[in-house]
Amino acid sequence: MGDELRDLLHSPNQGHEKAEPARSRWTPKPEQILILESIFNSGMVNPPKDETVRIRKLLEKFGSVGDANVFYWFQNRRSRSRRRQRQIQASLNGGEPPQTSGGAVHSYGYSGVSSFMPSHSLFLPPSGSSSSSCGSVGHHDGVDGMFSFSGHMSIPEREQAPHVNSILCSSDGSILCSPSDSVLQYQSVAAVIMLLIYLCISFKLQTPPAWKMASKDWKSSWEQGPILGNFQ
Amino acid sequence: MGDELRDLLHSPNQGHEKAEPARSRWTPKPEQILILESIFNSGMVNPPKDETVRIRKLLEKFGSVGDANVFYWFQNRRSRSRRRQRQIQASLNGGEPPQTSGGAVHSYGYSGVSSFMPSHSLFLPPSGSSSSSCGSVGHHDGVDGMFSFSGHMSIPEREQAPHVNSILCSSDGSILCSPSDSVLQYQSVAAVIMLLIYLCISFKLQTPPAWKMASKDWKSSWEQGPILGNFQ
DNA sequence: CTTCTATGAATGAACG
DNA sequence: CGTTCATTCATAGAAG
Repeated sequence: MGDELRDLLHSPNQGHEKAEPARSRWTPKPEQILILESIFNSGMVNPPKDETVRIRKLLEKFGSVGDANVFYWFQNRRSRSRRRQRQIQASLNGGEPPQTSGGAVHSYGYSGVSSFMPSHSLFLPPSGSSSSSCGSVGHHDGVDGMFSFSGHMSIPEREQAPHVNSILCSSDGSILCSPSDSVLQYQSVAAVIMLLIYLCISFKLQTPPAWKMASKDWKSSWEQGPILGNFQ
Repeated sequence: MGDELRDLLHSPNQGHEKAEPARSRWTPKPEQILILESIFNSGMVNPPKDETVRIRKLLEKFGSVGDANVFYWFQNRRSRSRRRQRQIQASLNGGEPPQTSGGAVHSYGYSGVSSFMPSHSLFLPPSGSSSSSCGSVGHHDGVDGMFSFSGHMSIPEREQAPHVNSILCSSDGSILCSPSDSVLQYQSVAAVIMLLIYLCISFKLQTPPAWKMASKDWKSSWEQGPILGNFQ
């Protein structure tokens, strides 16, 4: 039966265009991934329900998505981020350290500090105010040269803070981020871009967010975790 | 009760199974799912300990399982059932209409599955005597009883069997967007942008610490899963 | 086409 | 009970 449904959804309209959903699993668009990634990196690794809804609304500007998708995304992100972290730790530790010695464990502490970003939803206005007009739907093209970056980022993988501050917090660098983390700055780039986008949108500029990006390369290079650990 | 629970959770049971290499976690067999689902749908959503034991014994005819597994199963079942229901209601009432913007949405299973289940219940015999046989799925082995289908009881909520599809039914998916690839190149314009953003942010975000912590109320945020007619 | 891999979705097992 | 973590299943998309 599920097959029937699937068939129904599949067999027809498979000709052209794009608006027609080929029902299967959600496939986040690059822009959406950027947003999600940014939010995650901003410290909100586990958005509460209301935030999730808002995030979804934001994401919907770039393609259909549901709350569940957002929820799952964060769940998986947290989970995989953590797991990887652990693996790295483990391998770093050596071949096999079955030690139970004093090494207290767990608490994969995200000791990082948040960036200058208020670690909370800066994408999402406080309330369902007028800011993000969800009505805007369906224009994915337009500004074609808003940002142009070249090269690609190759971020190893490190569970650390994005450090947007590395650039922003010039003066005294009160926050963390060592100068050698230059690579990490690329992560910030994306976050910042999203911020810009958000601003454009929320300020009603309604600027059709349209950039382009290599959905291929960047993806692989974006493997890192949250920062967080903040708040209390 | 606490003792009972303790006992349940303490159950070892993880014997050997036919060609089953000791999994880390219990993976209910299709037949088992059917049984559980039936019991649940029959109205027994929260079986007391003694019932749990009986259920477990029944299930063991199809594979090793412990009381704890059964206990957890029902607990999760109740929980997820409820959540789903709330979500549906939420999206119907409060929420905003489904954004059908470009296509529908997400998945999160249970779309049109439901399966062949007798929408009713096949029960546990009054006493822990005869068991039953599920004619549908091939299994052998001496089950000396038969499921008794009985139509009655109240179905706790309005939904269908989810688990069954994992094996018996195919899953269903969601819709999603169309392909739109773009190319973005990264470069060092980042600094400029960041600066810009930073300025904007500085003004805009003087927001108070909102999201306090881990989601305390994610309540329900599943998406509407229009099983059908979900085109725009 | 088949195989592999990243990741969306599901769910068993807890935790508070 | 609601929420969260860990593991597993399933599959879209890339690689061969």
